[in-house]
Parts: sequence; C-alpha cells; structure tokens
Amino acid sequence: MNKPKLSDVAELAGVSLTTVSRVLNNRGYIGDKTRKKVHEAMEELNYYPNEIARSLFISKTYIIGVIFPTTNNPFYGQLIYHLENFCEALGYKVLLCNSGGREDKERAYLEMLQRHQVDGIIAGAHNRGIDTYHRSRMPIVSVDRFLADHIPVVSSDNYRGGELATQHLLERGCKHIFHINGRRSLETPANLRRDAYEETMKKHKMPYKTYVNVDDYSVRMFDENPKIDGVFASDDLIAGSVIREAMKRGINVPGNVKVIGYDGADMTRMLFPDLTTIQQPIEAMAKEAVHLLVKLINEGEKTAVENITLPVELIQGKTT
Amino acid sequence: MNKPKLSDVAELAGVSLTTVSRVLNNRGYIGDKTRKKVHEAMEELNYYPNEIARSLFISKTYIIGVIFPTTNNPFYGQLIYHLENFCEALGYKVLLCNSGGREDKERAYLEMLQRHQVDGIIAGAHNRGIDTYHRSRMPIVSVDRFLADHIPVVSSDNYRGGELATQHLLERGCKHIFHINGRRSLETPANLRRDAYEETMKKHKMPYKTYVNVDDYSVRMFDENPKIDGVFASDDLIAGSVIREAMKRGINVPGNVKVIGYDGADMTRMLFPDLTTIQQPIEAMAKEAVHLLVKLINEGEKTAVENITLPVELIQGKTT
DNA sequence: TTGTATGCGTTATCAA
DNA sequence: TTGATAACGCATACAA
Repeated sequence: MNKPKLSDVAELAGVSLTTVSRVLNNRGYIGDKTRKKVHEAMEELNYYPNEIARSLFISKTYIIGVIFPTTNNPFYGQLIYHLENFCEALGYKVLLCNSGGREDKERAYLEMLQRHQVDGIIAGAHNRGIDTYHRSRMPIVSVDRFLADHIPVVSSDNYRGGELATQHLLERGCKHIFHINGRRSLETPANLRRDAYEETMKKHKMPYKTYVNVDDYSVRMFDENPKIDGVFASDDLIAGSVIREAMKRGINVPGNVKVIGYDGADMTRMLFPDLTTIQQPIEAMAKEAVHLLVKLINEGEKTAVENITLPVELIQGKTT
Repeated sequence: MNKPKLSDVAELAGVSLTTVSRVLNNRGYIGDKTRKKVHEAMEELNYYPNEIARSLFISKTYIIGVIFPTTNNPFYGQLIYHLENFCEALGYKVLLCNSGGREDKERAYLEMLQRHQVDGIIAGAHNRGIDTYHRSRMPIVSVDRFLADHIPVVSSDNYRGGELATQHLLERGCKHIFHINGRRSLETPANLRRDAYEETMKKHKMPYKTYVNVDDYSVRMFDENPKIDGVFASDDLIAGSVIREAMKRGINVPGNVKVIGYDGADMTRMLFPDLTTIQQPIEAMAKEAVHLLVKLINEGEKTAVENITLPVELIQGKTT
C-alpha cells in the first residue's frame, strides 16, 4: 500500500524505468502503443511523480519563499495573495513565512529556505543588516523594504504619496497637520512618506511634527496639540485608530480634524470606504516582484539590479 | 562556487561523509576533536544541509499544504496567519495555495501537494465531491468546510452563532429580519447559521427570508422589503456592504435598520469597530486544526475522525 | 524506439 | 569511534 513509484509503473506496463520517465516528460521518441500502456499503468496505480526526487536531480524546486510580517493585515494579505497568484501562473509554489516582525524568526526562516533549496525569495519583513541577505547569492527581491545594497526593491512611489497626502490636507485648509509613522530605524521606503510630509510642510512654511507609532501616540498627539486639524497617517489602520480617538474626544472628522491614511487595500476599502487614503498599486507591485525574481532566477547575476517604483493614487473619501 | 555539500565538509575536515552526517544529526559516538573539526569546516564553507535530499531519504518533508480561497480577507488572512504560526512552532513549513474559490485550481493544488510529498493538508476551500479528497489517504483536516466523510472538520459553533445573532435582533425589537448567506450548495458549516436563523424565526412565529449573496442582493433586499428593520449577514464584509447600501438610501443604522455581521476578525475589529458581530475563535480554530493534523500525521489511521467545534461570542457594537 | 547504468545529497546499516 | 556502501525516486548520457 505504499506510494507507487516509477519502477512500479514500469513493471505493470512491462517496460523499463526510462521509458516511463520519457512518457512522463514527453522527451525523446516513444511508440504510441508504449505510451498508451504506460499511461494506463499510471492511471491504474494512481501514480504521482515524486517532485522531491525530481528536484534533487535537477537542482531546482520551483518553490519561492515569501517572508512578510503577517497575512493578518489588509496590505500584506492582499500582497501575498497576488504574489501567490503570479507565482502559480509561472509554475512556482510559495512557501509562506510570517516573521511577525521578529528579526530572530526572519533569520530562522531565511536559513530554512536555504536548506529547502528554494529557487528564490521575496521578502518584505525586516531591515537591512541581516548578514544572510548579504552573504547569500540566492535570488532575492524585496517589496517595500531595503534589505541590502544588491537586493532590488519593488515599491510604490512613497515620496509622491507623502506629498499628495500632505498637499491634500493643505488644500483642504488644514493649518496644524501631524504625521504618524513607524520608527525611522526600520529603513523602509515608508520613511519617504515622512520626508515628503516634512519637506512639503517646510516648503509651505508650516510647523510640522511626526509622531512615532508606539504606545499611546494617538492620545499624546491630541493632548499635546489642541489646535490639531489634520493628520496624515502612514497606514490605514493607524488612520482608523486616530479617527476612533478623535470620536472618543468628541472631535468631529472631517469637521474639526481631517484624516488621510495610506495603502488603500481592498479590505480597507470594503470595511472603511469613507477613509481618504493614498492607494498603493498592490497587485502591480506583486506582479513586478514575481516577474523580476523569476528573471533573476533564470538569468542569474547577469540581470542588473534595478529598483522598480510604481505610481500611487489619492482616493477621496469623507474623512478629509 | 557551488553549494557546499556533505562531501565538501568531509574533505575539508579530513573525515568521512558518515562522520559529518553524524555530527550534523548528533547520532552515535563522535570524538570531541572530530566534532570540532567538522563544525569548523561547516562554518568555513557556510554549509547548509540539503533538506530535499534529506526528505527523499526519510520520506518526510515537514511541509503542510494549506488551501484556502485567499489571504486577502480578514477571516482567512487571520486564520492562515495563525495556521502558519502553529505549524512553525511544531517544525512544519507551510506551502500556501490560494484557490480563489475555483474548483479547478483547487484540484490542481491538491495534485501538486501530493507530488511535493507534503506530510498533510489543511483545507477550507471548496465543497465535497472532489475525488482526490476521497481517494487519498493523505492526512487532511478541514476548517469550516465539509470535504468528505472521513475528513475531520474544525469549526466554530455555527448554529449557536446564528441563534445568538437572530435572538439578538429579536431582543432589539426587530420585526422584519432578513438573512444573507452563500449558496447552500457550498455545503459549508455556515449553512448552520442559516438553519439557526430560520428555525429561531419560526420558533418566534416571525416571517423570515434568506437572500443569497450574489449580484445585487443588497439592492433587491431593500427594494423588496420596505419594512425591513434587521439584517443578519453571514459575514462582516456582507454586513459592511448592507450598511453602505442602507446609508445610500438614507436609512439610519441602527435607528431604522439594525445589522449584525459574522466573523469578528482582528482587521474587521480595527477598521470597523462599531459593527456588532458574532466572533469566531479564529486562533483557537487554527490551533486545533494544526494539532489535529499533526496527530493524524504521526499516528496514521489509528486516530479516530472526530470533528471539533469551538464556541462563538456576540460582540456588541453600535449597529444594532 | 527502448534499456542499462550512473548520480543528485542525504541517512542508515554494517563492518572495521 | 569511524568508514565504506547501499538506498531514497527520479532523469540523463550512452549503448543497443
């Protein structure tokens, strides 16, 4: 009752191993009768080729490792969905790694993926400095993160997004606009959103301040700035919590304070359609990342390392 | 510049293949000096064992296939996140398959997973009738779906959830309560939510009607029932779109119509905290599914097929 | 058109 | 305590 293998099929069909392998891979010349016999035998035994053995021989697994903090997030959930889809379309499978934002887990995953002989990695998990990223000559593409100098980054135009968001609030008449972002040390392209905000405010000779997304940033921001009338949140979940805090304080949105988010993922649009946000082209980012990685896999180091930046779009809701 | 293998390490350390394998797996007796030499050689070569070769020999991959419609959804995104976490904790990796609700894709994935020699499968994708589910003796656990008679199902108490939701609307004084659900043919435990709704309404001698979640169900529901004052949606996304349709018509929620959803996933709670909903214990479901599958993998057919049902909870928001 | 023999990188058996 | 060798299931070069 063991899994049938090539030799079982060969025996049943009364041919050699090689012949079965040939019909399986459609290689070389095979007689029609032989082919038929072999197919029947495979059918009867319910034979599936063992990809592990195959991978070992051809030194290729057709597996791509995908490392991100979590699937439990509108942006990453959608990104990973599309990554998997594009991989599948090109014949690659996806080994899913949720790093949860922990560097030790990410390191462990990286090693695991090497051991499992994945053909390449798409990562958007942590920051640079992980030596494995540096040492390995494994094809890697990152999404929305700088990982190492020789690793290409696919992202959307974060600077432009920050600019759009800030200008939008200014056009809406806001005078006291604040920004909320992650720690700058994360070295994500999202820092560009912050740079754009700060530089745009400077250009308009307006005061500005960025709060870091930790602990009770939201409470502090409202406490410390009674005149606040505009918030640019670096993602939609943050925007949501800012709006909740505002409501709790009886501050009307968008009447007293206007709030704009960032990402515009499908699920956010469905659950919170009123939110004004900067939408990233998530599907397109996934597509570029997968195609670039597969190119890297096929062409090796010949492919020049070049970053890809995609346009963003302002979506007008009712919170600004 | 090829990947170093066992024999490279052996050569550098001046020992045999077998010895290296021994220090790698900590098996048998090894001299301290030898062990040290070998470790140094591994270090120097930056050696990683090839899991593919290992898997081939031991006939075990420590990979679990996970088939669901999509990660781009609050419920599945969270479920898959936890599934991956629990797998990782037990030393298993996750091969991610997004079936997109398409039966042909699901069938293809199922075959792919067999070829890749995964140790087991956790699926919640389509309905029964896929013969592979029947034929294969591969360990499978399903979440929230009936797949085949011999496949155990992990789900939450859907009947109780439907009952809670319906009773809640009744207690809130609703007289014309409607329900929205997927096609019954999908044979998901979610049908129990519908059964519970219909039976509870019957028990209270109230008229009831279930709309199927296709096309413009929401428009039709409001058009056809001017007296509507309560809606029990079979998931939170549906609840969201019902509320949007209501607002579009100037119908106040919860003033004129009360709406309760289902799932209560993390992301929904963050983006739409006001929604009253029935919350499923998603993390616990993932935990049970993974542990049950691993038990099945280890004990084989000795493990009795027994379904697992977890309790649900009503979360009071501001939409009812 | 088909078959034989070898090797992919690892683990396990047996002998030294 | 260590080493030579066979096997895991498959694909390829080479021979027939």
